[in-house]
Amino acid sequence: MGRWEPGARGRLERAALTLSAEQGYEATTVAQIAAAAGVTERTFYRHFPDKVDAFFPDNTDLLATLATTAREAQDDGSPPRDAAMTALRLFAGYVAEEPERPLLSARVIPAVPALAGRDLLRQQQMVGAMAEGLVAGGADAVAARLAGEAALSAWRTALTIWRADPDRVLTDVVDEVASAASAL
Amino acid sequence: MGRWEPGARGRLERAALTLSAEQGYEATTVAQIAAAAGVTERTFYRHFPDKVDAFFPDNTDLLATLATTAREAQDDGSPPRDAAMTALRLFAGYVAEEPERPLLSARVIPAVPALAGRDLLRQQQMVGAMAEGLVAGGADAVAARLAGEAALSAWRTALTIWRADPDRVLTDVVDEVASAASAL
DNA sequence: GGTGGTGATGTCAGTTTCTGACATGGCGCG
DNA sequence: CGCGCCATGTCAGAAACTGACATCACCACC
Repeated sequence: MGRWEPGARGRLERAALTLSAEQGYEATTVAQIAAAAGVTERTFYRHFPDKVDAFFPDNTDLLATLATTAREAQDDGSPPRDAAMTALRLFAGYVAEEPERPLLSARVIPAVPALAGRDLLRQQQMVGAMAEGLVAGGADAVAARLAGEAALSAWRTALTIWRADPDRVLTDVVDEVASAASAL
Repeated sequence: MGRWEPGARGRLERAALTLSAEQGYEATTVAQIAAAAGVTERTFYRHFPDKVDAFFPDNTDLLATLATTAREAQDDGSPPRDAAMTALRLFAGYVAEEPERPLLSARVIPAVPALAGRDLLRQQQMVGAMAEGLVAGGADAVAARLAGEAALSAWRTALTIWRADPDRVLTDVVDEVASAASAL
């Protein structure tokens, strides 16, 4: 693999997020993002099909991992709802690795319909992946979907709680919400 | 109000949908859509902020109507879930007025992430509007949200059933799904 | 019936987004 | 050392959008 300065994709993602947080999404041009990352505008479009995609890191392997994790948890005897929560915890662990990202995203994404829509689409993909894994493990289709939606709902509320108090550990908040949900 | 050939906005919406259904979304240019509607490309952008918006008719008054309808149904004694269903029925009535639209949309929107995302965003706005109306009528916040989500879920399944058999009356299918849901 | 205002549209130039084609340069492998 | 791979650079161009100004139908008012 030839390389000049490795990690161009990551630098582009970070530049897009930070610049948009500072000056707004439509005010920051792709040329700016590329310059901040030390590459050309053309290189940006080799990493991302379009401008909005720079705000949503590739998640194909995440989706696969969610599916297998949910399925394995279910194989170990968990009901679908708990199995989906286990998969969600895994996802929360990934997100918690760089906590600044969700904070910046929360400032940029909701203000831009194109970004907000793509965000919802990704969430639906995650629900679909978890449900798929559960179904592959023998769960009922609608039960699996409901379990996925419940996990997503827990994730959203956990994120909201955490954003109001970012000093807490994100995964702890997720655990808290998850246990509160299973108590219902 | 000065006017040349009235209904430019509607013609643009229809042209965008039919052309995209024929040749695909990215293959149809805004200039094409405008020409098919008998206007200039510039006029297109006076009616819609961007290309994707042409596929989603303005819904600000629909959202307000959903909120008041849900609230009034609740004031008449319906529990939040049924009140949200009543508002949904109203929406179904609007959609049923031109049944070709949802059929074409179903062919175009899911294939294009930008459109699919915007679609989810609109659905969330509808849920928010119904929940808002219910809360204004004194309902609990989470109960109102759940009622809205339940109505949306019923809408989605009703649409799916109807698309498999478009000769049926859409509002009938909605009623059927609604009663099945309330039977749970 | 003229006359002026209003609002939607046309025209045009310019920026930004995105794409295809080709050139370049570092890095691994024989 | 030479060869090829692959990410990147360069350049041209189409398509998406925007601002500024002109135009033209319709409507109100006198």
